[in-house]
Amino acid sequence: MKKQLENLISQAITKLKEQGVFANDLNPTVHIERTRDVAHGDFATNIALMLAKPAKTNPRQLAEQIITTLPTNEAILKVEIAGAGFINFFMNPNAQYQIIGDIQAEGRLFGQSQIGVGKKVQVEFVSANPTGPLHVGHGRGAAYGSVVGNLLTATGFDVHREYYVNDAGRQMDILATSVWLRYLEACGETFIFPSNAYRGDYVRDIAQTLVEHHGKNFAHSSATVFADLPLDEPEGGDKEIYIDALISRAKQLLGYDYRVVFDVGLNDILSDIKDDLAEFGTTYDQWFSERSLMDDGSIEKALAVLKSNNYLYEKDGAIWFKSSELGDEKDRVVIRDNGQPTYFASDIAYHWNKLERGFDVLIDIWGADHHGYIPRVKAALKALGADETKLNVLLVQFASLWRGEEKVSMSTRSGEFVTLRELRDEVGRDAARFFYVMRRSEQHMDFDLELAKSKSNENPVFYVQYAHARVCSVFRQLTEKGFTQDVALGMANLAELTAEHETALLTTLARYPEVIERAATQYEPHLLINYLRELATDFHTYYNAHQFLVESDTLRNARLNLIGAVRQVLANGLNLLGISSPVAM
RNA sequence: GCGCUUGUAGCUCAACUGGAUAGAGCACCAGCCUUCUAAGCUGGGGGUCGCAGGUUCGAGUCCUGCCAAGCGUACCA
Repeated sequence: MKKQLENLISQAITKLKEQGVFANDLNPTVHIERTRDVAHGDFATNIALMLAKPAKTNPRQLAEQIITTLPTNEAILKVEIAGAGFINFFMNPNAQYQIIGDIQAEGRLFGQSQIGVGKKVQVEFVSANPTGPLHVGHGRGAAYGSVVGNLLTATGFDVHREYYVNDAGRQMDILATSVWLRYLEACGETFIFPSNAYRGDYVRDIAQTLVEHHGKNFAHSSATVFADLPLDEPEGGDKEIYIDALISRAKQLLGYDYRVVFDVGLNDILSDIKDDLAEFGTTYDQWFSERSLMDDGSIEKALAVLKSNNYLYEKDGAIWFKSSELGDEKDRVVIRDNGQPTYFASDIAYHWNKLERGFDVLIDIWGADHHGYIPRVKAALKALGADETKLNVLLVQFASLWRGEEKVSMSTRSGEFVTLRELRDEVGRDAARFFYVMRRSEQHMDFDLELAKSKSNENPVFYVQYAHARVCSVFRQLTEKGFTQDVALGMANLAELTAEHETALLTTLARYPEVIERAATQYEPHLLINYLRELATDFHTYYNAHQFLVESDTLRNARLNLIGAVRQVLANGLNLLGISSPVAM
């Protein structure tokens, strides 16, 4: 409907151009809006206000000209000029009933569109280091990413969801060493656990499975392990230097077995993450291994291209990338003076790999603390000769976690964190997902755990689900009370739906496809949440104002068709959010 | 210091990307269950859209400068 009106206005403008009212080179974008106030009709456009100046006339006079030139359309009841020069459209009520037929015909597909057909989109999200279970901070990215993926799928895009597994690098070495030290404790050794190692209980669990499968094969005396090491931080040393020394010691003492310990830790945690996300309703098409980029030479290849494009140089024994020439604030190291590639080097190779796979759009969903990283990744793609504009980085804020009045410090290393799994156990998957996606992603979020847990019944997700359950209940009551349903009879008598609440519902239902399109193209799932809350409000209001199961066969069936459509749209929307649509509550 | 993000009701957040009288939910006050689920509905109070300029028919939205908060500013990931 919106698009039809845009077309009509465009036609009118073309005619006015022919009549010489506008210059021919004027190509305004016609913008049709739904009105906020019913007194302003159903739709409005500000086109006359926009064009008054270039046409050298006043807006109201121009609006008049546009209206008289407008092609006739039976869906339009009347057109008015209002305010400074708005053109308001009042639609024919009969045209509004059409939406119920559309919803019935399209069912679960209602609201989907084809705007993305033929475009391959890759969405990479969460990608947390497999050094521990996911915590509540990762939950927002998981919920947001999966809903963005669902929305893009619904609008016709070919969506590929991916998790980048950081299965290489220093953090994983710290984990492997932590596991090994807990393993040594389980073997009876005693020592002070390093301050910078991973202290969570899950590390002990992994060490225990190591004992069960490998006995004391990897055991060494603590005297050997800790011989001639620098001091840890509590003793006045540097915790980073200390842990690095321990990592070297582990590799030296374990030899080839180090890889075994490493992989047991990695696989244990990764499979836990996979289960956790699957239970959260977040699935992936691919788990992409960082280590594979090292093994297959992708990093060397990427660096070789950067070098041949003259973007690398050597300084202080390290290899640097001239990112400052391409919009970054300073140059970045890609190969450390110890010969090891940096995390950034594998990320260059990874993003290049993504583009080589032929995606038209790359969406990276990152925690906002990584924002400083954007310019250097884009610089790298540019330097590789790739199209860096295909990369869209969406930042998800996670400001602060509160437990009542107290701020909770979140650190995977210290083991003091609330896991995503704990959150799901407390508030449930539906409420957790709804809560995470409720706000704009860039918005800082105060996540009060006490509130989310203790007041879960006040969570707005129940309000929306309740509307769905109520419709289902009405249909159950239908047969219990001896009424019959006749869909065709209802369709033939939709004109009986003249109450204010009913026309309001029809308008809201008609907005659904617009909301999906907008939420998808803007990557703003919260728009869908807001919409569903409005639809639920319209329904609850209607429910309280009118009886659906009335004696009149025509009116009853018309109303049943209307609320059936409401149920369908609620279910479709909740489904995109990965939230269930209960038939009873 | 510099960069990114944010600042809207007591609290948590919206506002169709520059439109008409800035809206919801909590919280507070007053009402509604012999009728389809009261996890609901109706009504009420509550605002200098951080501050000051600017752009124009029109600004919460755009530009500039301040103020405040979070994050970043590694040969960590």
